[in-house]
Amino acid sequence: MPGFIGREQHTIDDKGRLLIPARFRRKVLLQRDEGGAGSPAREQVLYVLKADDGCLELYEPSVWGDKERQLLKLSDFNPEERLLTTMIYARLDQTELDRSGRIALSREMLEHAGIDREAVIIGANVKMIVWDPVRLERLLGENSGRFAQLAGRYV
Amino acid sequence: MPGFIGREQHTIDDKGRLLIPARFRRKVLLQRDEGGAGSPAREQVLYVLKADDGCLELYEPSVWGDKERQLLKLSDFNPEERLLTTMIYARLDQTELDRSGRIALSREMLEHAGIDREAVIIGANVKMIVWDPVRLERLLGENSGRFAQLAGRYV
DNA sequence: TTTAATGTGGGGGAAAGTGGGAAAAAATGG
DNA sequence: CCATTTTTTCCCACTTTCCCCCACATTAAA
Repeated sequence: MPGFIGREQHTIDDKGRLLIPARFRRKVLLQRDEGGAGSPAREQVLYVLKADDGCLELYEPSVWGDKERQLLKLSDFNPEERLLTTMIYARLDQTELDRSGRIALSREMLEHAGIDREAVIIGANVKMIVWDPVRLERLLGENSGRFAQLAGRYV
Repeated sequence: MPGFIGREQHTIDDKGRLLIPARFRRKVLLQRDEGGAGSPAREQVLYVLKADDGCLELYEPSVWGDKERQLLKLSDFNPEERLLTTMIYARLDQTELDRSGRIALSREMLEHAGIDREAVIIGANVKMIVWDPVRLERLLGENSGRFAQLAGRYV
């Protein structure tokens, strides 16, 4: 359980690189290398998923692995289940942290989240969510009145 | 159950550091480290939450953990539940006490609470709440007339 | 009065965040 | 299959922020 908590805002440079905050970085486990003979390379991997509400989700491998296990149970031949599988993998990508702790986000991912130059990273315990600052502010502003009601109902 | 009780006022320095009163500090449990190889570091952690009424709430890990468990039950795909999750984590931060028993509050958190240089910390048993002294006084003043009615209804 | 514990402030080293040059790899076109 | 262009990624350099540590003032305890 990673336990990503906190909110930060960082710039995305011309190459589309997004810095993962140091405190989150420490919780991204090292991926075991694939038994390659000469490669002792262990990499920090993150899974990137386009979410419905217009943000991006970043999953640490062990957490995404749990979801993956669910997906593998789905039938290849049941049309509904097959469609769901396609939809999810079509929205999914995999990245590695570079030596400075950044990940490269594709143009497509950035467009999905409406991210230009600035991005807000929010720790949501088991995953990180990435928002365009303006879009997030709009979402929170438009729904601020519902917070008490929702919190009361669910928590 | 931490059992924070009492009211104190302290200054916040230029670096945004707020002293947790010694009597509360003793009730903030040590967090177990996360099995990191070289780090035997145990830290005193507090969770900071922007509250709706314009103050900050400080939670001791075991208490916040209970809330967290509720949040983990919420669906990733139900729009309402997802929105609530986003709203809460967008308001949440995590801090550690330094050797002097202080926590660093981000500029954003301080702005939310309208805190400049002075802060009132009130023990509310299971959590601490942090107010700008003026704002707190105004709230209490404006609503002093309602006290008897409210107390009568609920206590 | 002495001693310890608490609250407040700040210097300085280390780490984090940001940007860009250049080599390496991949994609594209003949 | 090679040549050219584009993209990726490794690396270094700079700036800013953070945090460890110490110093001191003040209060409480012995």
